[in-house]
Amino acid sequence: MFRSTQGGTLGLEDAGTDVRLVGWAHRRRDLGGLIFVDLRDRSGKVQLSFGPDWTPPAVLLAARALSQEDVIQVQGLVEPRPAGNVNPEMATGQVEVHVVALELLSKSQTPPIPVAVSPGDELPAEDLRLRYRYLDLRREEMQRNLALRHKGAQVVRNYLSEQGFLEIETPLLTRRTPEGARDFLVPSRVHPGEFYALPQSPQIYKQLLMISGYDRYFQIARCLRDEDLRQDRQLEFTQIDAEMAFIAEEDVFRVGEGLMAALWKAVLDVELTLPFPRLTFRESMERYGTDKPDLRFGLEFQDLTELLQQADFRIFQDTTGTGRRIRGFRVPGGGAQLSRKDLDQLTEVAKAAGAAGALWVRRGPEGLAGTFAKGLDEGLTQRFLERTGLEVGDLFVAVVGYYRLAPLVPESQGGVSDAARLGGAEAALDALRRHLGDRLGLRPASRHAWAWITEFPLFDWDVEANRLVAAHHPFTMPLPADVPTLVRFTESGPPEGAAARELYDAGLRSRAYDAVYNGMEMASGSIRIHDQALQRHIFRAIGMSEEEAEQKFGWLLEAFRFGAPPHGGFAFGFDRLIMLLVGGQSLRDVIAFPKTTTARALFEGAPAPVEAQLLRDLHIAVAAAKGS
RNA sequence: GGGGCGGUAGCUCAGCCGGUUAGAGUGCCGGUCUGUCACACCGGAGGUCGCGGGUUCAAAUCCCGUCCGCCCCGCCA
Repeated sequence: MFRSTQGGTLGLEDAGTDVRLVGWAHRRRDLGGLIFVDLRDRSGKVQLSFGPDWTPPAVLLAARALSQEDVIQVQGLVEPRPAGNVNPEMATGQVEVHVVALELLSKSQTPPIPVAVSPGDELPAEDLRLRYRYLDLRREEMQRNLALRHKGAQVVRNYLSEQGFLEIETPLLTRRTPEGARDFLVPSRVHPGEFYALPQSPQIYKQLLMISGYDRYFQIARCLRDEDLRQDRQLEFTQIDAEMAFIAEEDVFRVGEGLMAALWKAVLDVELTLPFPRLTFRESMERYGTDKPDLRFGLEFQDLTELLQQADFRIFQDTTGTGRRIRGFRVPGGGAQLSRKDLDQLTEVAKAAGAAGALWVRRGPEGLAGTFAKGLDEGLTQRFLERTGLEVGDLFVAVVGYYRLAPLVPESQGGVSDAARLGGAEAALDALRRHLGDRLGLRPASRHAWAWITEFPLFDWDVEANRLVAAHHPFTMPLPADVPTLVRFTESGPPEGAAARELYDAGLRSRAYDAVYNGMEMASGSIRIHDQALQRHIFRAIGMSEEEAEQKFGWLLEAFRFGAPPHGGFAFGFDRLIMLLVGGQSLRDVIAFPKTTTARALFEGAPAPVEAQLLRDLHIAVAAAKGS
């Protein structure tokens, strides 16, 4: 037996027991006569105490020669620390182990990056942390993160299992799905010139499982997308993927929010309020200017176009007949709390988000002051105050521009191009809202504002290709109320040119939804189409011929002909959830072996060139390799 | 594909409007020390200033290129 117990678990109740421990020498404090060594294992740290009264001379010598990260085995007596020498900072600080025997199991060179870092110390550069990942992962913070990740996975498995879900694995080597992200390809040796693709998600398989009658499926699934990386994006990431049959949105939401509540309870001991609020996409865009609103605070938007067009203020007047809108929000107390410098900064924030600027007024004891205050006469000021509820000390911030869901004004009648209109002024107003939320301390980490955003648009308009595309994916069920419109446009084949555009402008809604937490998208999903006739209309709408649909999705479409149940599901970003739960900033801190922002693995050195013979076996010729 | 920031001792950083021998903290090595816990104190070693080229009497410092890392835009149904 290497050890009788784990050092990090020791406490006063173990005093007097003889223990054998193994672990890493964390820090050594050599006082001459006495030597203290902190022994670290996964359970934590405990102080080893070497002294001439209880430690044999040879062992004292050996202890003196220990250096950091040596792997050792010790035997000794757990003793309460002498009065005045208790360390309250340490979980095991009441006790220490009086060592009588020491064995060096494995000597360590001086580590290139420190494992024993103190709070407040700068961590080594990230490339070094990744290059020596096995050392970085020894740090208590990383061990805590990965342990918490494990716990999260356990909660997910337990909760969904209790809800009747079966965990079923799906292939990693699969067929490329057109559309969506770039695929990772794997060449087939057996079939020259043909390729597998690594899955972007188990989407197709989970639908097949529904057709197969596994009416509640889940998987903690690895997903792979060959896109550029970000702080919150890795090439391979993990989703909690689930799908249910014979359900509607509310069933999916109940499972999803129940799962999150279980996670938050188990990990943070926080009781989430259920059910999560539901907000349609339209409501969310109108009230918060985004499809992922931070609902920890208000500052909801108001549309004041018609009112403010009457002001003697050029920017407002010029919106008449253009389709540009004047929207903004009241910031309670913002006028009193924000300095002139803060207010000037608002324009920078708006410009960074693509707007021409930000306009504001604040209400002081003597009335309104600010960028458009002079344009409001007495009567208009009165109506403005009534509409906005602006009180003394409050601020009102506005952005003028094209809002995505505003009534359309065609280009021929003074409106603007799609490029400008689809850009949306709500992005700027949203940026201002979040900026002011930060500035006024309205976004505390201790608040947990979840919501489901529903009725996402069924179609997007591809400005470059000038055509209609599926917003979520082409298997997303339209909202029943909008199906007649869809059918009308697609009865006699794909809508061409202007008709396609008209179909987009009709603003069809889908049964797709997202789960949003504190302004971050955490999950998305949809109710899928199980009716073949309806599916045909969707393909037509996005200009996909029956042959093309057959060629791209034939294997799935065929399955739908043999009795497909109504179904739908969700996928939560597992890495992101864990990142939030540990309070981290980077996905790399909750993934054991992540890639860098240039998609490299620094420890093992991937990607890397391979031998020419391997390429020949795979029927691959490299067109231009770097450095060759 | 584009933009920004960074790369100096094992690690974290200072030095950078050109000019003596490139510094600090920490780690490492040696020494003193019986209650430390980021032990303390004394001494010491440690540098391809990412790499390549250029300007200059002189380059860590200025210019060009390149590699690597981080952040952002594009991209990510």
